[in-house]
Parts: sequence; structure tokens; C-alpha cells
Amino acid sequence: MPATPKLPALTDHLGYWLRLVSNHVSQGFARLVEAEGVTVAEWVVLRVLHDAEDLAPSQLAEAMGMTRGAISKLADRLLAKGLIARRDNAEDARSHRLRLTAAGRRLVPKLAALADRNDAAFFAHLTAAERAAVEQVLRDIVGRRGLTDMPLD
Amino acid sequence: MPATPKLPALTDHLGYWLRLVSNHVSQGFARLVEAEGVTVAEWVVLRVLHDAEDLAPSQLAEAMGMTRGAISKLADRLLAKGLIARRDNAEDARSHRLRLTAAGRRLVPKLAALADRNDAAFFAHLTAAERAAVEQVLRDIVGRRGLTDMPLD
DNA sequence: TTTGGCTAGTTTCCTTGTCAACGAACGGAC
DNA sequence: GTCCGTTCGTTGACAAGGAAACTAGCCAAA
Repeated sequence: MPATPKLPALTDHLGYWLRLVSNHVSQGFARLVEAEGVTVAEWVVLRVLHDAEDLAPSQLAEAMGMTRGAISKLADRLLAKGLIARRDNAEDARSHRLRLTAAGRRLVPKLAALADRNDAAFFAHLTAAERAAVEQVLRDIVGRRGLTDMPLD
Repeated sequence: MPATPKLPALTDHLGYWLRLVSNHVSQGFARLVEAEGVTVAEWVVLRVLHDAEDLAPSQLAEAMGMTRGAISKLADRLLAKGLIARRDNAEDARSHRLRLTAAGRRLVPKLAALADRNDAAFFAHLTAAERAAVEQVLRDIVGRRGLTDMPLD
């Protein structure tokens, strides 16, 4: 018997498999949306704004699990692409609100279709039960640990 | 009825949950290994070298799903930390081999314990069946799509 | 043997994030 | 009314990876 205790392999950790698959899924999606001239982070902003109508950068940062600095630059890019607009906040001169432009609003369904397509490409072969089981486990972990945000790492 | 067709939410995609949890798991691990002065990518290098004994940078790039350029810089950092060593390849002067130093080899079990700890923190509450089911699904996807590498984004 | 293509690593530039410092504006205590 | 601590967004420095250009060395064909 070897004197060294068993050293677990990378693949012994569930986190390894999660990361491996997750990274490929995200990368696949990144390639899809790239054709529309948008990054994954930008897509998330657009999708969140689509539902919210009007958000302060700091709220966006909170919702996306990114720093305010990152949101600031992200907003600059989306502004330059004409997909969002800044509007002063009447009640607080420090702050302002971000909203989709017409072009931004028009783009969201197109990107959503790509998200559907990408998800299907990776998970369509699963049975409904398998899908539900995995989602259940993941949602459960999110709930247990109170993960509300989405850190981009 | 609204004229607009249903727009799927971010959370309707399994990829969303995968990414959310995966990013938190990775971030949690990053915080743990940070105390040992190492990043996640560096940990992977160390762990792979631990098993391989001797690897060319290009092999490492292949195994980790990173570019050779990234490995080149990563190796520089690990070299500076004294965790790996470069050795010339007698058969091919273009190439060289990377191996763990004694310090690097000593560090691996410590990091492996952190990996165990992190995995447990996120997944220990799962039943063996749940764990196996998730791992099975993930491994299956990896197999179907021939994902051998581990892209870091 | 020399030439031309290939391969291994490195380097440069670019992207996109974090972190920390900053200035402007808010708001409560006095 | 005036401070003083806090919050808002921005900015600059830094980190880490990708893409592509570059260098050095290999090797096979002429």
C-alpha cells in the first residue's frame, strides 16, 4: 500500500462537471449572440431592462452580481450601440436611469430565440424528469445559499 | 390576449441555473485557494502536473482548454512562485517540459483538501442518488458533445 | 543542402472584468 | 443653515485570457 493517502481527481468533484458543462454552454451562447454584435453580459442587461422598463445602474449591478464599475462600462458600450438610453433621475441628481431604446427592445426577442436554441442544443435530449431533477437541485442550492445575484466570476 | 408572443425569462433556461451555481462554486473555491496564494487556473495546472509528472505547455493547453499564450503566462506565474520548474527537452529544442517542484508537490494535497471542502459546502446535502443523477446528466452531455477540454469562459 | 512549410512557445494588443480612489449630491444631527 | 457620513456613478490601475503576429527550431522534398 502506498504511503500517500488517496488524492481526489479533479473529476471527483461535482463542481468540476458543473463548470465544464456550464462553460461550454455559455461559450456556445456567446458564439450565437456574437453574430448580433452583443456579448453575454450585454444580453443579460437587455433582458433585465426589457422586464424592468427603467433601472438605475446600481440596481442593475445588484441584479447581475457585477460591480458598479463594470456596469458603468457595460452601459457605455450599450449606449454606443444605441441599444439603451440614459435618462436623468429627477429625484436624485447623482443617479440616472437606464432603459431600452426601440432598437434594443426590438433586439431582445431575437436574442431570446438564440438563448432557447442554445439551451435546446445542450439539453433537449434530456427527459422532462431529468431536466426537472437537475433544475430542482440547482434551484435548491441557490435557495439554500441565498444566491440572488449572478456573479460573472 | 397580448399581441407579443411569450418571451422566455432568463430563468427558463437550464443554462442560467447551471451558470449561476457554477459561478458561485468556482468563486467559492477561488476564495479558498486565494489564501494559499493560488488561482483556480493555477490549481488546475498543479493538479494536472501532479498526475502527469512532466508535460509540455502545449499538452497542458490542450488538457485545460486554454490557448498556448495563456499557458505561457500561467507558467511564468507559477515559475515565479516556485511551484513548477521548466526543463529543456533534449529531443526538441523548441519545446520544454513543465513539472512540479517539491514545493508545488507539497501544496497539491492542501489544495485538494480545499476542493473537497468547497464541493462539500455546495453539494453535501444532496442524496447519493441526486448527486449521481446530476453527475450522470453532466457526464452524458460531455460525452455527447465530445467536450474534452475545460474552457475557462 | 537548401528551401519552404509546420510546429512550439512567446509576445503584443485588445477585451472585459475587479478594486479602490474620487467628486458630486443627498440627508440627518446639531 | 452647516457639517459629516453615505451613496451614486465614473475613472484609472491592474489582472487574466484570447487572437494573431512573431521567432526559433524541425523536417521533408527537391
